[in-house]
Amino acid sequence: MPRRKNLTSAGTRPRRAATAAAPADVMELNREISTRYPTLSKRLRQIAEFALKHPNEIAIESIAVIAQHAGVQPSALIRFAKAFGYEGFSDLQRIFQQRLRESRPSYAERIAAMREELHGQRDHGPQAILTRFAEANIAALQHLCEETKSGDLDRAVQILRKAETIHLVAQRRSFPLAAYLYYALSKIGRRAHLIDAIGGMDQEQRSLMAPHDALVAVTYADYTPRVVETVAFAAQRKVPVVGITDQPLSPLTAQCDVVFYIEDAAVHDFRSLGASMCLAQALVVALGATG
Amino acid sequence: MPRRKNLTSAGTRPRRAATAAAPADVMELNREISTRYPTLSKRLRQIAEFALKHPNEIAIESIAVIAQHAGVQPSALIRFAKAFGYEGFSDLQRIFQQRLRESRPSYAERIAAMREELHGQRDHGPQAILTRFAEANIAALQHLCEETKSGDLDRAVQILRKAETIHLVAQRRSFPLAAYLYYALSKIGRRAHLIDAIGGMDQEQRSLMAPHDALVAVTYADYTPRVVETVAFAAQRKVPVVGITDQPLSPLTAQCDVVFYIEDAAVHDFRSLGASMCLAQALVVALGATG
DNA sequence: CGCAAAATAGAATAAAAATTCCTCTTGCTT
DNA sequence: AAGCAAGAGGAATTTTTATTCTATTTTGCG
Repeated sequence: MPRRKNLTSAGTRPRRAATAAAPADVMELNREISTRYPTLSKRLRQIAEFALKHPNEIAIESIAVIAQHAGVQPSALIRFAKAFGYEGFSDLQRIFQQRLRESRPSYAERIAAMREELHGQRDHGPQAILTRFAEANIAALQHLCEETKSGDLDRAVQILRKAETIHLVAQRRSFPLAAYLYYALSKIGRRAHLIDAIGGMDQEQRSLMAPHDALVAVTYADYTPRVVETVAFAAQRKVPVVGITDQPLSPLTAQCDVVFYIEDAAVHDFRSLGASMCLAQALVVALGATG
Repeated sequence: MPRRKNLTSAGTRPRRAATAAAPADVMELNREISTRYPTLSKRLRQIAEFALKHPNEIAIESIAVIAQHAGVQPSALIRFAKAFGYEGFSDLQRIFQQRLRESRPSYAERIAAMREELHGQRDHGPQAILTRFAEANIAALQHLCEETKSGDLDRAVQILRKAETIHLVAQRRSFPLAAYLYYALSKIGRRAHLIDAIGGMDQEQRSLMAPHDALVAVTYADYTPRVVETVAFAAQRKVPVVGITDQPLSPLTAQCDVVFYIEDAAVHDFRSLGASMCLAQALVVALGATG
């Protein structure tokens, strides 16, 4: 993307157009396009339509590819950009890229912003804390919906459906999830077995797993060894494993048949289990509905 | 983005790496990254982490900007790409762009589809169920914020702050909440005692409560007798009680010093614990922040 | 119908990008 | 501790890309 003046383009948006102020975001540009559409020339209209219809294309592809796709010349795209007050096509392209970047603030950034908010303001009252947590949980739930692949859900449900007994393992912070799953699975009439390590008997409990069963394992950083061991044990015994963890670098990734990555809300080093709970619930209900 | 051999890159994905098959999408790449993470060199790990954390950045920015942002040399990014079987960085970058192109094209469209699914109610697939639960949970969280009185929160925190030991009781569906509270309270250094009725010893467990302690009790319809009894026992012993339940007609109302009414998300007769969890978390963090 | 002004296409150009390659460092083995 | 190999850094190189410029076509108007 030549003609870019500043390398650290990330947050900056310095220049203005020669004649008029160029639209600063895609929404603004779209408005401008519709307003001026009747006055545009034939080729420019063609480009305008394409821009409205394929904003991602504009953001991602190079000018040559876009031109070919839209059936115009590269120079026409530049004329288009200049007609709307931009310095060149790259300048226009930047606002489309911005849109993509903002649309998925990668969650971690969203939470970071929230964390700053939390620290920034002096209000540490319980009410404020509750609100912050609720917001973080909502963000986490939205993220869950966006990121969870339908195929993974299907495969997980299928594994659970085939299982004679569903073993559950989770420790410490994640333990409530296993407890919930145990309750919910029992309620829909599935045989569940909670590996709770009571009396230090997790070795004995995990030895009950058989290949026609399944294991649901949950662990978040910093990955309770006992849970990881249980997963390894299951994998070795050819027991299908559905994993729930926080990120791809988790030790679960390699050894599970299906893995869900959940970025639960975290504030003050306290992770919530809202999104995890939601996923667990969805799995159980989907299992109950189909199986 | 030089070194791109075919202009019509849009839908095509022709080449494979020289040695091994390169991951064809980001999920696959993430998997590969986690598998090989331990064997990667220091700088390559640094890049791997950055890639997992900022996928948008990789898709949109140029190699120079990404390198600067990740604190590495441009050539390191290329080494990274080649290490995972790509021809060069551009080759790797394409799969990140693909992800953006596929995921984002219709955020509004997707929500609309979701709503239709929801109302059409013909779709009982796992994905639809997950979405439904997520939406229900979000609604519940919003409701929680709106309905929870600031004064109640303050009083509850105050009760917990004064308590020498915080006893916790919840059974069956609500048990995960007690388990979570136990973990969280322990983490902030408060002495917690989980009345889990293990071995049928709840009588003995509850007899440990003293007036300078506090009890947090959770129970929803249909109000597990064991929990209600424990609350009654505490009230009789002048132990302060914080109750979490579902509605004012609950047996907890009369005997608690503070009661929270939570309308958790419910679909298909399955109540979620998202809102309850959120409240629990807020209470603990507020306690940790002030006390 | 023809002239002028604007718009377009396509080659030429200059900028910037990705990649290569060589040198230096770092970590590990013997 | 010294040598060796893999890794990292950075300048040089090459490819690609955006842009500019001009010849050509189209369009609008007298």
